[in-house]
Amino acid sequence: MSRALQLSRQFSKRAVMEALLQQAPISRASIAKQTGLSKQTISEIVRHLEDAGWVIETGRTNGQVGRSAVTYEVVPDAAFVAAVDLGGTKVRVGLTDLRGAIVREATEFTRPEGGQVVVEQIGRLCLQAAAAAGVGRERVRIAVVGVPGAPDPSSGRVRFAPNIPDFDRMDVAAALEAVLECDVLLENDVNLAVQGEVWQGAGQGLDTLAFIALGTGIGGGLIVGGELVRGADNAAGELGFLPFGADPFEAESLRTGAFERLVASAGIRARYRTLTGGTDAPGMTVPEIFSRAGAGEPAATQVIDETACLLARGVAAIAAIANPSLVVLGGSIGSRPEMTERVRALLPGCMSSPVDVAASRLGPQAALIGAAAIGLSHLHNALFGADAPEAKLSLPPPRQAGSKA
Amino acid sequence: MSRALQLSRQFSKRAVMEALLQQAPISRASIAKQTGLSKQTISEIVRHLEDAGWVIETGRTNGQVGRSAVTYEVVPDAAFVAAVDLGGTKVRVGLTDLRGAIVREATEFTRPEGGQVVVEQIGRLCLQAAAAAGVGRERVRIAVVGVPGAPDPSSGRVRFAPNIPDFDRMDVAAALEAVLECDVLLENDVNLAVQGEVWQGAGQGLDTLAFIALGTGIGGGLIVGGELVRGADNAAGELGFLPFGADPFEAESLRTGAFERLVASAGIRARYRTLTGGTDAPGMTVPEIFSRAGAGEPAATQVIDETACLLARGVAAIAAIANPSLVVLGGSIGSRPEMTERVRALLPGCMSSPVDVAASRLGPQAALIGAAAIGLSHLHNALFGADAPEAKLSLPPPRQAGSKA
DNA sequence: CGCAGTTTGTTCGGTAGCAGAACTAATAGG
DNA sequence: CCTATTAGTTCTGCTACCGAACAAACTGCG
Repeated sequence: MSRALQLSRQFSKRAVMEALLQQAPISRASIAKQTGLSKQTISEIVRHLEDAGWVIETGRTNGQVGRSAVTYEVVPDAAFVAAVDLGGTKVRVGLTDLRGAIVREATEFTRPEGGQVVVEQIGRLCLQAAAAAGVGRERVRIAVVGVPGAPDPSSGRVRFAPNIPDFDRMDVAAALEAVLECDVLLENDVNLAVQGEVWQGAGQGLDTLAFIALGTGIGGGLIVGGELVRGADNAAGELGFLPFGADPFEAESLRTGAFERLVASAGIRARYRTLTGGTDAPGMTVPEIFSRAGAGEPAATQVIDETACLLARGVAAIAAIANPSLVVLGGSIGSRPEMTERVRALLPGCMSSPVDVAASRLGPQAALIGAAAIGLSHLHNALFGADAPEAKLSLPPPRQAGSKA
Repeated sequence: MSRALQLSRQFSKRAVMEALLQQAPISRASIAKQTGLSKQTISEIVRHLEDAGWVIETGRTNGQVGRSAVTYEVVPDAAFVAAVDLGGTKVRVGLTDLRGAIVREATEFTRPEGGQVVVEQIGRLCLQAAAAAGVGRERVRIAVVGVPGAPDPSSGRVRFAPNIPDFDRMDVAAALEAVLECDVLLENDVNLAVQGEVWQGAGQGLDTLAFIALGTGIGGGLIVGGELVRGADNAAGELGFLPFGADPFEAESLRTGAFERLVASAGIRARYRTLTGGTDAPGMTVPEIFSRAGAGEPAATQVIDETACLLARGVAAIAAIANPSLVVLGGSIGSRPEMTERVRALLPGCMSSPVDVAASRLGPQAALIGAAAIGLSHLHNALFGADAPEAKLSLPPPRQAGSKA
């Protein structure tokens, strides 16, 4: 209630910025038509934005009848978002401008020490990227960091992040803020991947969809009504614990979920081993099993088929509960075309009106792009959305490959 | 975007009404403190509301230091909501005042003819209730009707409503509007039940919870972030189609879901019949099986245990995907304490941090109360929320049993 | 009883953000 | 060059709000 304290100051600045972002160069008159605000108001707002350096005059229209119009655009490098995808093995950093174009990218192996060492690694990568792009650090206004775990916004810790030592015992958010000197948002990496797929990937424009990342483990992200579903303890999308596949009441299922034990890579390899007469030898990697299946080997094919069947049941479960308009399959295993096709083929066998299924289009970049999306949205809210608590920014149209300045 | 056309007229009227609703008699000064608006503004808004008849002076404070304050309250009978719960066998109607108190209630057997006959039955019940409560029909501003099916807001039809003939072939919403001469909102009955449980039942105040209605069939409702999850085709919560229990890839599972075939009443009875040496006799009703289990009969106990185990898996599936803070069990079977207890006992066996489980507290009234909740929220939005698209009304504290005038 | 202190409510003046009408400016096409 | 058309500005005015000053009403204490 007391959030109505500072009331609708500049209610429309956001709307103007949005129009400015989406219809690249646009005149004030057109903005007025689109937003429904009066020409007068738009002129005023645009003047303010221009004075503040967010917007700039970039040209004039001509060709049509009537007076030619001055067109404006958002100044793309007035502020930047640092998008970070922290994985167990690699850190990926992308510096994104106000339009969402990735201006600079960098990747490194994640420092195995974890904790403060990784925090400083991320800080260094971001600042280096900014420096290399000729961007002063004060223009990097927010950093969004995807982590393989469940960030707890109140303590700044990251729970369930076995791959990054100490992240569950320190205030990661605060540490990063200290290094980067800007706001930092932590988010689960799969959640970012969903956002990425919605913005520029396989789920463009949809507002209800699910994402399944199948690889070493299995994880999911769910978007409902354009909003990420986090759940009560930030544990939404823990698909590994779906109660089928292995026996969910086995003691082992409490540690590694019943579903995960069978569909994820360890399960696939184990099934192949048993099927081929299971020596206790190291066994086959999953890509090898896939290629053998491609070559027609019956055992490999059977294992892949079984996996697809399980995955289809996972998809069906999500569909029964949340009824998304699309399920995007990602991760090293899920995004393989063989897998997506099989799942798609199986679904009509267990759902009367099967969900749409698509392979991730952004692959390993999804989380990075999602981080940029969230960062941009937050940035616009902070800068132009004084009131209107959490308006969703409808982001600019995906413009592939920014000028790698 | 063009929704910003008529802009923030009376941005705060809603906030004032909300305060007025929740802290029963309240002075203007206190409203000012709570909302953060100035005393001056509050006085103005309250004057308007009073002139329009929504609010009335009801007393003065005294006892504290300082000038005594005039206190105001919402005029409870300035407008009414007709809440309707249409079931296959019974129609239940409740007339609710602005505070949410049920002023009048009525129940009848649903007319088996369906279609227009049922529409007129509902209309008659509502108008009779209003008349009996001494309320002119013009004060009934909105009707919320819970139906056993999936209402399609664009066509006004109700899909998947086998129990009400013709409802899938006519514009039910329009027909009801014609009879009642007020706005009509159709909503799935389970969805209403969830809302009811959130407002006054087992899920009070929670903003992420699931509801499972287990009886003749099985259905679910999911609330995430305070918002109902409808899904892409209004088919969220079709728990019957969860891909376990029976074989999901059987042809039969396309018609009646794999999960529903086993957990719902037909499945329970079938399992009991096979277990007791399955004659093809009519068999036992579910309540009878429950009472035999209560009496210690092994076969009945086993069947109930199995059902609970299945239900627990259903709960686990929802928890894995959406991670609600509570799962409410309802329906004639789900809300039995034996069932809730068993499920609660089983969950630690298949989830490392088990969800809370509770039996429905409102029972068959849940949908009616949920309808009232939605109606009130809509009403307040329509009356006092000129802008601010779909603000959620935080409803007044549950005040049990209104004066049955 | 009367005054201090405290709280309520009103009056008055002022501001931000917007609309709308009237007007000026620039352009294309004939 | 004139007309139709579109872009942008100026001016007036409204609504919803704030803040300060002030009036009104009450409690409690000396």
